[in-house]
Amino acid sequence: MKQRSKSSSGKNIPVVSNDRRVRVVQCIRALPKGKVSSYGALAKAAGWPRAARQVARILREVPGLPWYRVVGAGGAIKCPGEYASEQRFRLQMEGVTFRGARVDMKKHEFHFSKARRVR
DNA sequence: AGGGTGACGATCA
DNA sequence: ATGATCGCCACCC
Repeated sequence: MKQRSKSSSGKNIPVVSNDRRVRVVQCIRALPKGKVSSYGALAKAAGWPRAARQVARILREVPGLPWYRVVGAGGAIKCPGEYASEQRFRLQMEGVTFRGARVDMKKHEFHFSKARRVR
């Protein structure tokens, strides 16, 4: 369900719709096992550039998402405290390798296709 | 309306 | 590599 923007007069700014959120969620769910993406790249792929922080928020509040497959730019783990180790563990369980403290993006970064995945 | 807050990101010392 | 700063943006008082 999309939230209707207030069309009071002819011209109205498109209020922050849930469409963006939905797309972000879909992108997150599209991440294959063993692959990861960064908050920023994900936001961009979802057609919502510069929304890295919003992606993080969504990751926190929407249950059931493979949240651990989303890392910071360059493969850095950005989760606070205990979640950090859990994330690393889960990723390693999927075969994701690390280079020091960060994910080896060279091998595991997922590249979203520009084409619209209709499904 | 206004200010504080991030599971961010890029840049610079 | 590490920490400080600044730009961004939706939320929550």
